[in-house]
Amino acid sequence: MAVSERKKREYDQREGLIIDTARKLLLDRGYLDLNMDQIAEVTEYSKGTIYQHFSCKEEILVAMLSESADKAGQFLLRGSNLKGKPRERMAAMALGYDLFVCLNPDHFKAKLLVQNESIMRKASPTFQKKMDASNQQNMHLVAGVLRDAVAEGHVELKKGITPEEVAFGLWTGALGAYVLMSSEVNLHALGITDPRKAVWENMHALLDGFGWRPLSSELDYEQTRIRILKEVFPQEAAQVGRA
Amino acid sequence: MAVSERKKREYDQREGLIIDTARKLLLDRGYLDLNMDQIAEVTEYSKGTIYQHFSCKEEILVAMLSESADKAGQFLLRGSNLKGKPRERMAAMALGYDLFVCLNPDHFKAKLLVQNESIMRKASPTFQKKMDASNQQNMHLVAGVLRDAVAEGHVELKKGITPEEVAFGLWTGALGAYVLMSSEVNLHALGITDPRKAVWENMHALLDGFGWRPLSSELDYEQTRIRILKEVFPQEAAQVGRA
DNA sequence: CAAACAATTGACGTTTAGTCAATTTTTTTC
DNA sequence: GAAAAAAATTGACTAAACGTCAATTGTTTG
Repeated sequence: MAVSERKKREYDQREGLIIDTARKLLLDRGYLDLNMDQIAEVTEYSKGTIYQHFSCKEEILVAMLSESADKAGQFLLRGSNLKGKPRERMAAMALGYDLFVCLNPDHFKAKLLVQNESIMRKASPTFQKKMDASNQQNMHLVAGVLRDAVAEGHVELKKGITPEEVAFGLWTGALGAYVLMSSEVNLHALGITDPRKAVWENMHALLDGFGWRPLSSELDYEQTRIRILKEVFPQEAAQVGRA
Repeated sequence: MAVSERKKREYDQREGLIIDTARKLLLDRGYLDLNMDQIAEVTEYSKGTIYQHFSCKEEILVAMLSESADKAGQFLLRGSNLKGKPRERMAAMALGYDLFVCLNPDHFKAKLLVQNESIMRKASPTFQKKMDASNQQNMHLVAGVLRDAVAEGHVELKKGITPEEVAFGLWTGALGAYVLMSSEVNLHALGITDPRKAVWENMHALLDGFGWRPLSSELDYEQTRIRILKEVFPQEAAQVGRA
């Protein structure tokens, strides 16, 4: 059945086109002006065909986010493969995520919307499960590096604290920061001139606080940062013009 | 002009009614099912009158958030007035904010939406300025307690790190956590059984990481927590059933 | 009390999500 | 290869909701 295989490919390709178009329109016009007629017009398919792929507007958003969440996972994975101490690998994951966000400005725009339960609930359970699985995978990846550190004796977690809870702390710190950066909050007026740098510093303070060695007083993580960009994300760093 | 004063009072009162109604509908039905006709019906005013107060649906959301943001500021302020060391006062602010979020479940629902630039931009600049001012005030409050700590010699900030950046770290950690808690993410499946506790622990790790004394190894902050609830938020703690 | 002014209303125009009968295209059958 | 069956595509249509504004109701003033 080579024919039906081709059909399937064409179908998937069109789904990608719809998502990409929606992504572009979301960035250009914003959520409130994102509408199905326009998506239909730009993709040059009829509205009915769009609805063949997605049951509602919100489902396109969720699919968009699901796609970019997978991409984000790739950046985390690449970071975790840095040659070095677990804490350096963790730093590489954070830096990778930062690069991902820079390269995919739509990601947080969609995330803010889909985080809203009323929008998320309208999408099909299939997509919801996908998102959950994606979160779980990333959590597992981060907690895994931490477990490596514990195994190698670089850090002892206080009684009652799990690797997942530490991962949660890293997650929430990054999430909150990128939420603020992708929204209309005037960080500059609040005295935050370089939020990316602040996120990096705060992550290291958090890890120092857990006693994860080498502490930032024992290792120059600025050197690590440069090494990460060079060894793991050379192309992406160039793309966003990072030293 | 006693008459016009009364008029003004009635007008303000109605504005409050509209906001409260919208808040209730947002919690009950969610954003997508929140509509102006229903707000008009429930408040028993006509749609035209609602539009006398707010230029669009999104402006009601922003007003809702602005109101609860002020309330949140009160909790922070009360926390900052705890008798004790600066770091304890900081902990009291965090705990106060946590209680506020528990008591105002609509706050983060609205915040997630208003954080979206397309929704925020539709509201009038007046409200946008209000939100900025509110954020600035809170940032100032948090940074102020940190400055006290620096003045009293409890912490030395590394060169190049400002109190605002540390405040930013506390802010983003809390923001990200409450975003996740107020959304559909299944934290339990991710191994986070008590997110509030995790937020508390992570905050202390962050402050430990900055070297803010007394470190959590030097002082039993669980005792501080109990004291804060007793001395600063006795009523609120009882309301949410916190020990 | 009447005229001017202000506040309130809800019917109406417009936009857009989502549906579905009609049409076109593709596949199967003989 | 033609005809019939199945599948895919379309866009006119319905319903819902936003936001407007002319008409109406209520209030103040001279």
